[in-house]
Formats: sequence, C-alpha cells, structure tokens
Amino acid sequence: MRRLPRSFYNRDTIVVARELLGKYVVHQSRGVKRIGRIVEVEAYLGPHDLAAHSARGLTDRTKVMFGPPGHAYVYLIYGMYYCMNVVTEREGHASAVLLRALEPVKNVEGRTCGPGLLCKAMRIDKRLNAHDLLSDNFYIAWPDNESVGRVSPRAVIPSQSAARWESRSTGVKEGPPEANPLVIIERPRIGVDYARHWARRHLRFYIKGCPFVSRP
DNA sequence: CTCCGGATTCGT
DNA sequence: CGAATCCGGAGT
Repeated sequence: MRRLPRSFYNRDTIVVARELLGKYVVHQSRGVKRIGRIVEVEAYLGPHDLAAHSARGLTDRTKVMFGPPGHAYVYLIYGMYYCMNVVTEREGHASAVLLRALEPVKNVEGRTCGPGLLCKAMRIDKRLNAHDLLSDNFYIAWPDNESVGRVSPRAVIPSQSAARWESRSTGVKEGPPEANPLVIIERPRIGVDYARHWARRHLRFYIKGCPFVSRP
C-alpha cells in the first residue's frame, strides 16, 4: 500500500480530516500487520481552538502537536484508553486530526468504533507517540487502487465484515454505500463541551451510513 | 507537592 | 449516571 506523503498532512486541517476518510491505518508490530479503514475523524485547529490540547500551550504532552506534520500524537485518556491523532499543517501550527473510528480490514480483533477502542484493537499506545507516519511499521495509506485511480477500494481490500453492509440493506443487494463516492457527514465534535463556542463547530466528519461510526 | 478533571467506555 | 484509573497541567 502506498503511504501518504508528508505533503498530504502539511495542509489545511479540515481538508486533511475529510480526506483521511477512506484511508487505511497500518500498524505492524511483532510480525502482525493490522489494518483499519478510517471512517470517522475530528479536526483540532490549533492553539486558538479551545477544544484542542494545544490551546494550553507548548507543554511536554502537546509538543508533538507543535511539531512537524505527519507524526502521530498519542495520549492517555481517563487513565485507561489511548487516543491517536495525526499532526497536520506546518511545524508550530499545533493542529491535528483525531481518529475516532475504523472499519476493521485485517488482523483487527475487537471493536474499533471510538477513539479508545480503535487504539486498543490496533495495539496503538504511548510508545507510538511522536512516531513518524512515513515509517515502515506505522503509517496511513491510500487504498492500492485509488493511487492507480480505478475500481472501488473494496475490490482490492475486502473488509472483514463486508457482510454487515449487506445485512443492513433492506432492498436490492447493492455494495456498501462507500463503494459509491463518499458522502461526508459534518457534526459537532464529541466530548468537548468545555470548549464553549468551539464545541458548536462542525469539525467531526464521518462516512454517511457507515455502521462502524462511534455515534451516528 | 497536592489536586482536579479529562478529545472514553462500560455497567447499573 | 457513576466508576474505572492514570497522568498532565495548574496552583501552593
């Protein structure tokens, strides 16, 4: 699979967030390559965004957000779950995209709907904080064919749970809605009510109709 | 050093 | 709705 280049991440955070939908998170550890398809994300726009961790300034935890794009920002939440972000925009901008849900694709055990659960299932923890996503063992990639520009991603990488799409379709047997051009739903971010007016902005993006989204 | 609470999830 | 469970960040 073709990794996303640094230039992909070094762009407007909202653009990166939307374009991450449908891409593949790949994490290889101890010889096992786990793959999940990104179906839900949230954009955190920098220190002026009161919901972003970088709004507290440059600290030991947030220094990764202030670093160069294309790196993973992984942190512990509530003492028991990890959350994974992708750092975006130029160094010092301190913005990132939170991965909130994946569709299991390969070697993924357990649920992947929710930022804590997806990290657990993908075996992502603090050891991967600040990890370069242009590495060999941990990266985000295009579907094999999208780089070639032809068929549906589904034709190349069959999902572990493609059957669940069919079970949901009541009428004619058609492929998953995602086989068609992605329809992106925009909603307020989850769990950031402390951020006042920033909590109202529609900075959460997910694939319409996807059963793996944390909160439809 | 102490204290508060969190970009969550699960069980009651 | 509250517990679980650790640590970052702010204040003393």
